Amino acid sequence: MNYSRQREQILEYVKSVKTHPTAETVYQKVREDNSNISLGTVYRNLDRLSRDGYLLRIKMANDKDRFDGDVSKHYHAVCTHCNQVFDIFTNYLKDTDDKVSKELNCKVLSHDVIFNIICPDCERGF
Amino acid sequence: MNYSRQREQILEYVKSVKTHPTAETVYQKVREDNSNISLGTVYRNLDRLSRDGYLLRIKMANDKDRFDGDVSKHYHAVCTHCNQVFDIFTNYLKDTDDKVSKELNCKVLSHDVIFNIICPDCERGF
DNA sequence: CTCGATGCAAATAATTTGCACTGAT
DNA sequence: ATCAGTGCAAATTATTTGCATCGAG
Repeated sequence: MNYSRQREQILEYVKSVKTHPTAETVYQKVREDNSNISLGTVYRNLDRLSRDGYLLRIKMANDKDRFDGDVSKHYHAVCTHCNQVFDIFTNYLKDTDDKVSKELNCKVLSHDVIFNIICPDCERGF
Repeated sequence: MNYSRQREQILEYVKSVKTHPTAETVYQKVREDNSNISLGTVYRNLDRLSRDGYLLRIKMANDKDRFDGDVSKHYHAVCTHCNQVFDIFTNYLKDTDDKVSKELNCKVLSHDVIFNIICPDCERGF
């Protein structure tokens, strides 16, 4: 994989925040430093970086994809009101993949968990 | 909500299968009995029925949405090779929502779990 | 009769892709 | 020099929506 300034900037930005930005947000932010970058390049690199394990792609139920610079095993919580995404580090399920593997008699690669929440800010707003 | 033949047929079909069909598949199947039905109507009704709790909408990571006539609490496994969806009834997490609620100090509505698997058929094919 | 539901087609929106050009090695 | 990566714009694709008409209550 050849070096590219665009890819470096994209990876650096996503790794630097805990906000789980969308591709569009990454585009806007990187553009502040590199006004030439195109949205297509952002999409291409986010896709590549997440498939190569440098980032996590979070597929949202009713919203655009989000990206997470923290590739350690953890879950996510999504506010059903404002769509903000939070990290959940506790209670990671260890032996569950094995149990499911036995139940279905097949290979289990991984699992994802999403908690649907009302975040404190939105709770207050109601 | 007014009665409609289309909605009845859609609900009946999804409830009758364990295949977690896509909107397109539902459209094709219902069309065998009712050749007038339109794809828009299928989308409108699947959306309505799932928001009203008669069906489950499963948002897929890299594929179109699927629908599930079984609205009881359970998880799903998806074959990363053929995209087939399986039900997982064991190991439903009970007190996890409470734990997360305490961790984030917020209201937790529900959670979804998806297991990424290689199904037996695809395993054999490799 | 009234308004919710439909069929059809056009619109939407996120993401992907073709292509000519630029830049890394 | 070669070919991976880019910018741009057009294409793709699932889903949604506007509107005239139809059908349930």
